[in-house]
Parts: sequence; C-alpha cells; structure tokens
Amino acid sequence: MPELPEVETTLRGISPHLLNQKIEQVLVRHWQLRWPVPAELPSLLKGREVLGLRRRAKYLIVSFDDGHLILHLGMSGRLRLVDHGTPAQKHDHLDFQISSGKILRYTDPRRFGAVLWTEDAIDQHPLFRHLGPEPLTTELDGDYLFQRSRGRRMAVKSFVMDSTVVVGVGNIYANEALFLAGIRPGKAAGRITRTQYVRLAEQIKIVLAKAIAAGGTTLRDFLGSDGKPGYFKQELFVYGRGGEACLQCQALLKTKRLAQRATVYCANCQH
DNA sequence: ACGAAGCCCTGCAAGC
DNA sequence: TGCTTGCAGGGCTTCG
Repeated sequence: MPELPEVETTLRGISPHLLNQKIEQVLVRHWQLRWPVPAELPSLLKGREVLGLRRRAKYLIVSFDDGHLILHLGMSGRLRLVDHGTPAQKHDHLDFQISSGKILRYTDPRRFGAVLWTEDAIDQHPLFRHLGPEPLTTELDGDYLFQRSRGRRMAVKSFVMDSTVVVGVGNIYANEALFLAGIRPGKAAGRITRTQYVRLAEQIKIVLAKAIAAGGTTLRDFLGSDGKPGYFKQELFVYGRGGEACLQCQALLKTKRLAQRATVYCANCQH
C-alpha cells in the first residue's frame, strides 16, 4: 500500500533511469484502472523525451514538452524498471519502453491506481487544484492546522487525512502521528488545541521523513525483479497492533473504525 | 459548506 | 480441501 514515502521512494528510484530518455513505445495490456487509460496515450508518448519527474501528493508526474503523464499507485500499485524481454505477469498493466533498453512497468492488482495525460499546467488540473500543502514543507505547521480546523466537527484523524487540508497523510501515518502526538483520533478537529496541533504537525513530518529514509535504503531494488520498497514496519507503534500492548504504557491498544478506516490508539497515552 | 457513505478492485484470512 | 464471506484501503463522487 503505497503511501507518500513509498511514492517518494519510487520517484527517486526511477528518476535517474528516465530523465532525458525517450519513450520508444507504450504497451497497454489493461485499460481499465480507476479511470480508463487514455486511448491516445501510446501515440502521444511515442518518441517523446522525459524532461522532468516529480511528486505531488501521492501522484507521480512525468513531464514532456507538451504535457504531463500522471501516475497514481492506488493501494497496490508498483512501478519497476525491468529489462527488455522480461515476461509480463498477471497484473502488469502498462509497459513504457524507454530508449535505454529498459522498460518501466506499471503493476496494480487492485487497479485503484491511475495513468492519465494532461496538457494543462499541473496545478490547474482538476485532481490537483484543491490539494492542500505538502506535509514536508514549512507550509504545514501547527498554526496552519489550528486555523484550518476551527469549527470543524470531523474527527481529527479524518481531518489530517483530508487532502484539501494536507496531502500525503495516509491511514498508517495518521495513526502513528496521532499516537506520537498523544491525541485521540476520534476527537473533533475543532477541539484540538494549538499546542496539540504543533505536536501533531511535527510528528507527521518526523514519521514521513523516517519512512522515506527507510525506503531509501532499498532504492537499488527498483532495478531488480522483486522491487519491494523498504518498509519500516518495525517502527510502527499502533498501526496493525490493535489489542496488543502499548509500547509506551503496556495498556491494550483500542481499535475502532473512523470514516471506514481502521483506527488504533492507546486510551491511556492519547487524550 | 460540511460530513458521512458509496464505490472501484483483488488478494488474503478466517470460517464453515 | 474447497468453498464462501469479510475485510483491507486512496480518494474521488454522491448524497443528506
């Protein structure tokens, strides 16, 4: 389940292999992702040079002289570089054959991901227009969260997972950051104090930065066949640990569903 | 404007 | 063992 750190790790892994390379051919084996892959994508990309790559939220953006390829990995998506001739497996939906001889292969069993094309400026695209700030910039801080949350009755966990508030805080990291900040996930966003939001903003940054650093240790895998991103499961305090002992106080961690998402917290450490 | 629910999809685990 | 059922989840979309 690629969250922001995994997307960032993917970006860093594929960038050196794609930048300034030409797309020789695009092969689409399965067109039906979250939205259909644009029918004209292969002809649009053929022969075009990659001029830049970047990440916005959990989207990867590959830029060409007259447009941008937008990639989203959804829940189960993966991008890898494989050698030409590597047999495609069941869920290998797209191949981007590049001039170096490698293939950038898009895999996504659950097909929650997306592969789109736009000729608009990225910030004007409907998917990007309403996005909040990146979490790892100074735009996200306690004051910002405090201001944005006034009057909001939504649970604070749902609030920080709202991409119009701040992007890239998925379920795992929302759970972790709230634990580390000592805040109950179900508490109304508008009732969290400024001081608590300062802590929360800090912990969001720390948790994401640590995960990116962990992913970064296995960057070379992106050239291999198993391409799994480095995870940092061993550092998770609450996610996936419902019913187990809190690592700080030994109380049993509680589980509840908040906006359809598994939520785990320590009733003793989080208030 | 806000908040909650619905939906897309497959793999996996649990239950019978 | 082989089926069925339930759940997981990002995030856009729809509904109240």
